[in-house]
Amino acid sequence: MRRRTHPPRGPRLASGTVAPVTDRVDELLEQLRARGDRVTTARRAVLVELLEAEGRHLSAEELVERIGPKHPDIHLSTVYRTLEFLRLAGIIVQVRVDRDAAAYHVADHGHHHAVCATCGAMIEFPDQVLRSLVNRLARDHGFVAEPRHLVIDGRCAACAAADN
Amino acid sequence: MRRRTHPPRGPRLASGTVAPVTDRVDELLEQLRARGDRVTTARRAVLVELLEAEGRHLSAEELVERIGPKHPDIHLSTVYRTLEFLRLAGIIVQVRVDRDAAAYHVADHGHHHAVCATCGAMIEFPDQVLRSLVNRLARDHGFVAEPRHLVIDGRCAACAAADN
DNA sequence: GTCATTGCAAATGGTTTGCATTGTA
DNA sequence: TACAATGCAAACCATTTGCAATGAC
Repeated sequence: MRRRTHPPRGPRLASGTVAPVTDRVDELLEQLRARGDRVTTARRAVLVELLEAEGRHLSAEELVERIGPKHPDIHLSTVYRTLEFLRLAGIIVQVRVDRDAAAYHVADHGHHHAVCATCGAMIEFPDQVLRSLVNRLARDHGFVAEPRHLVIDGRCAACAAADN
Repeated sequence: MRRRTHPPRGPRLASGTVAPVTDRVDELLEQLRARGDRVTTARRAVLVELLEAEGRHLSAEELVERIGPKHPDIHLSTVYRTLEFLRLAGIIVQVRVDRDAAAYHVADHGHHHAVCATCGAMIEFPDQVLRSLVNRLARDHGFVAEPRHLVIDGRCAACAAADN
């Protein structure tokens, strides 16, 4: 609620690629240093993978798998601790669907998910779709909603059409 | 999605109490019989407790504790299976907050929760607060939202005031 | 009588924790 | 150097599952 930054994915380069993930990682790690937190191999590695996933959510397990080749010594429990740390630091967001393993993504752009109860499809929708809900909670209950990640269930267009 | 029933809590009696829980239980069990499903002691017991909790959500563990005195032989695993069965039947709704044990309540009145990230307070709000969100998902994505229970985080009025 | 449901015990699987060691500042 | 962060192994705990016994229709 103090963060007003809304950093774009990064400046586009001629090739159509974006500024190296490393830059963004360094930027985030700098935030940690500024807070007086330590910058470690594990923290950097986790951020690199999350950023390279480009919005795809990754679980702790998936992260160790991806980190493995580069840092075979980074343990699953460390990844869990790192994720919790980054979450508390407000740098990443945790996503829960059902009882599946929690997944994480960088907190850049607020977004939410609608999950199809029939086929499991997940569609993403932006923060602003929640605006009226947020306003109403504020008006009616004085509740200051800060939806970091919300999951709503129902049926995707295809399954709704298929009826059944 | 075929259920259009919106049974009131039960007819008010002169005393201000409502029709006995048993009536409501029988009504629900009748739904099962109609579907060709079996009515068992465990299913009745679980429904009785959920109805007697009057809206308070109960976990599987809490349910066995409450059922214990009357039916010491109803096992935790049976309660889990029963809850899953009733959920699929559309009779109860499962509620998840964080990694806590899942909790359940009868599917009577749709409602949702706003959870305070600071003090943990939960405020309840009715289905209709989600109307514009639901409409928008339908319009923009063809997604037919059927929010059975949604959890949104933020700060309750008190904690928001305390700022910090 | 038949087949779903249950009791029980054991397995699962994601996540957490205790502790000695390592690495950052 | 000092103290936070990590590796590892073991613990946790809600939930699930296999199987034989039981109960509903």
